[in-house]
Formats: sequence, structure tokens, C-alpha cells
Amino acid sequence: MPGDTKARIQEVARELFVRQGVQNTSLRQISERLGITKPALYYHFASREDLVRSILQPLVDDLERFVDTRPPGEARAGEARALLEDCFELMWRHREVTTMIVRELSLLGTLDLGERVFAWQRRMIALLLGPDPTPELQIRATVALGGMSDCTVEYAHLPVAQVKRAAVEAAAAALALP
Amino acid sequence: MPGDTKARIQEVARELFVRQGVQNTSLRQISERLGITKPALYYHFASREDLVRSILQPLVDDLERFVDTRPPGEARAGEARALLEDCFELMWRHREVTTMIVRELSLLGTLDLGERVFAWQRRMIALLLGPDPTPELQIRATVALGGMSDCTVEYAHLPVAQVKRAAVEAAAAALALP
DNA sequence: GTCTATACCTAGATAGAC
DNA sequence: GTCTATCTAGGTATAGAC
Repeated sequence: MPGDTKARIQEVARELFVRQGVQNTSLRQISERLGITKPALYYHFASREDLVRSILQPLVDDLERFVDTRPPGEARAGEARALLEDCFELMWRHREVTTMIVRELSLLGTLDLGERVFAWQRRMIALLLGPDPTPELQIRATVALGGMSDCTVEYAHLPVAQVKRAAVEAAAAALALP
Repeated sequence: MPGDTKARIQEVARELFVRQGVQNTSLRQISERLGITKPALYYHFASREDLVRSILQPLVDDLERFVDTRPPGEARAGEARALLEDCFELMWRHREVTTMIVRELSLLGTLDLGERVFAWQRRMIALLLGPDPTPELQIRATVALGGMSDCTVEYAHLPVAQVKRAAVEAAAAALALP
């Protein structure tokens, strides 16, 4: 099927990025693996950055949609836990990209996605704990959210249900949720 | 003082690595900042990898010493919390290097430090929870330890005491410590 | 211990034919 | 949409003078 070369490039690139890191993957490797030449990539993507960004973007978009579609203000008792569960599932669904980001956090900066993810984190914390949380609560939220994302990376080989239950449990406890 | 050029190189390199990431820092930048030439660096370090490793090593050594100097077996009640506190302080003391690693986790792999850090984590979990913890407990420990290291990076501008108290509190809760 | 000079490679990227 | 050919910039690293 002609026309899906772009998708195939992203597929191969994502696989290599996850396996050996983004910084350690060259366009040459990607094109060789596809059986095409390097310049051919440039027909589909304006630059290497563009290719990488196109792979990370869906996760960032989904994260933003996630907080956009919830009513603002602090979650009621019991709702916060559901929020953590849904958030975990989102990160798990995108776990290949989550892995890329966790292993090379600095990517967000070089791709100008850092600000967006940072803003997302603030809004997420506001949903969990209300606006203007104390530094103490922000720190607890960082443990909770950072911990959950680490788990989607480190325990990607275990069954979802098991990881989800334990990770959400730990995150909720870190937040001192009831 | 002649003879401390090596230390000055490490100092400048560490600063640049923290500010703009390891991968985005070239030997040219380091040598220019020092007012020496690129080849001069090669008198002090066999390679770029060697330089980077020499900067990360002290943290890894300290982590290993940390678990080496504690009696094996599960910590008693109350001891686990002290263990988390000491661990936090260690990461905070090395927080420049901790930052480098958290932002570019994949460095550990390329420098052959990944195995050592992974083994450290297993031993640390054994100290906290006893040998052969269930997957559930391992996941909780990942949230706790990963969360604490994230905090040393993200809240490096706040007073130690405040970050330490909140981060250890959250980590202990994630572990379901009494 | 530090310099000049340079070799060598690989990367990302472009021009233009087909 | 993909190719060949090529450019340029930057990287790591070495040889040999001082």
C-alpha cells in the first residue's frame, strides 16, 4: 500500500528509539532498516527533530486532552483515586513513548515539549489536590506521578492489572488519599 | 596550582552537563570554557566516555557503599524510615549528578553503570522489605525510590529540610511503612 | 602538561535526476 | 516518492612540536 511509508518510518523509528535510545539512533539506521535511503526520509519529515516529535506528540496530546476533559477544581474523595487509575492507563497505553521520555527526559526540552508537559503536571496536581497546593503536597504529588510513570517503564513485562493495582495503590498512599 | 587541571575539567564539565545535558555538550565547549584546547583534554582523560564516567562514578560508589555498610536482612520497624532518610540525603548531596542521571537515564547503559545501579536497587529493596519481595512490593518500592530521586531534581531550589521531610513521608507511605 | 595541526568519521541535510 | 551524489558542520581522537 502506497502512502503509508510515513507510518512505517514512524513504526521502525519508534522501535529503534525504544530499544537503543533516541540519541543513539541515526537516520541512517532507520533508513537501512526500512530498505530505503536517508534522503527518502526527508520527503516525509522536514528534519530529524520533526520525526522524533511526531512520535512523542500523541502522548502529549492525550495527556492534555486528559486534563481538559475533567471539570476544574479539586477532586472529591474517591475521585482522586479514579483519576490516578485513568492516568496510569493512559501512560501504559503509550508505554513505548513513556519509556522513551523517562529514559531521555531531556528530549522534552530540546523538542519544546517541556513547557507543555510541565503545565500538564501542574494542572494534574490541581485536579488531584486543588489549586495552589503547598510545596509539601506538590512534592508528594511528584512522588506519586513520577513513581507511576517509572512503573510503566520498569514493569512493562508484567500484567497490566497487577502493575496498575500496585502502582496506583502506592501513588494514592504517597498523596495521603483516604 | 598546577596539577589540578583534571579537577577543573571535571568541574566545568559537570556544570555544562547539568545545564544543557550530557549529550548536548561537546568537548569543544568544555575546552573553550577552560581556555585550553580540545586535545589538552585527552591528556587527562582517555576519551569522552571516560570523562563522563569519572563524574558519575562518585555517586554510584557512594550508593554501593551505602548498602554495603548495612547489615543484610529486612529492616526493623522504624529502621526503614531512617534508611529512606539516609538515602534521600545521599541523593541530595550528589544532586547535580542525580540530575544528570534522571534527565538522561540512558547514560547508565552506555557507560556500563546500568547493571551496577540495577543491582543496587535490588539490594536497597531487600534492605527495606526483606529478600524476595512480591512484585507488588517491588512496584511500591519503585514508586518510593524513583519518586525520591525525582524530587531531588525537581525541587533542588527549595530548602533541604522541607523537601526531605515531604519526600521521605511520601516514600514511606508508598511503601506502606508504619 | 599543553599546544598546533590534522586525520577521520558520521551526522544531518540539500540538489537535482528519474 | 525515491534515488545518486554531495555538502557542511561537528564530533572524537592522534601525531608530534614545544
